[in-house]
Amino acid sequence: MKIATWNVNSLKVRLPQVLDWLAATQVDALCLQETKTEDSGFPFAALEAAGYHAIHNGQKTYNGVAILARAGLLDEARDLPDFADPQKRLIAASLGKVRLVCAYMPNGQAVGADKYEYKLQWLKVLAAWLREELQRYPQLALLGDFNIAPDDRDVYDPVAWQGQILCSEPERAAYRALLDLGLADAFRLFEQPERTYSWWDYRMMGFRRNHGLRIDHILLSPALAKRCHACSIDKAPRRLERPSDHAPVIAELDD
DNA sequence: ATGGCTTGAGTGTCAAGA
Repeated sequence: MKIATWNVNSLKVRLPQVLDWLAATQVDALCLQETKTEDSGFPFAALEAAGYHAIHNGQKTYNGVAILARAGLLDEARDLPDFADPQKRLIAASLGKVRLVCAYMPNGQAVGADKYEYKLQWLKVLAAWLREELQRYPQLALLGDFNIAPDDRDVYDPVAWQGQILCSEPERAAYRALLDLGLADAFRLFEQPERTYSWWDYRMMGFRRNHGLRIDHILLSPALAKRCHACSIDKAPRRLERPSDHAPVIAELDD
């Protein structure tokens, strides 16, 4: 079973790339972030024709998350409970016994900004909610754009980024709080090439210079981590014309 | 130099991303 996550930075623009990628990789489930559309603009028909069911929690212009899967998605949930928030950043559903949680975590803008406080609050509420979800769904995967580079090796220039947004200690502590729930970073379960990232700035030839950050992650509960035999970041879509600034992350689980 | 691209909104130019 292959599960994946990809921040597409507008599904309207990236749909052809998503369809090509699904055909090439044949993943069983793909979590999308930044669809940037309401449900009325979501390409359900094109995805069905490609063999994928979809659920979507969308909004106009910003955010928007979806889960695509080859089999039916059951027990759908949207948004964080007990957290009044108009921003559409979370959707979850079950694929068989595997619980998929797709999240687009806030960017935070800058350390100390209002959006930064919102980010930390969002992460705190997420962790509290996940604690309960893990009881209910022992085989749980949290996939998405975390907007956090967990470690200096996930940053192309750790000195320049030290203490900055996406790398600050409170953000990294919030990430570690997710690990403290028992979740494991699928990517770090395996030996990986150095300087592997999942996002590169559009500006200043970020991708060509590999000026990137690893901020997109797949976290697995103990029961799923045991089943995981590979995890990688697929840089191929980032090389295409008009790419998303993020690359997809894939984890492979024993059936 | 807080820039540099890209997107969506909407038709001039700005917010937001990371």
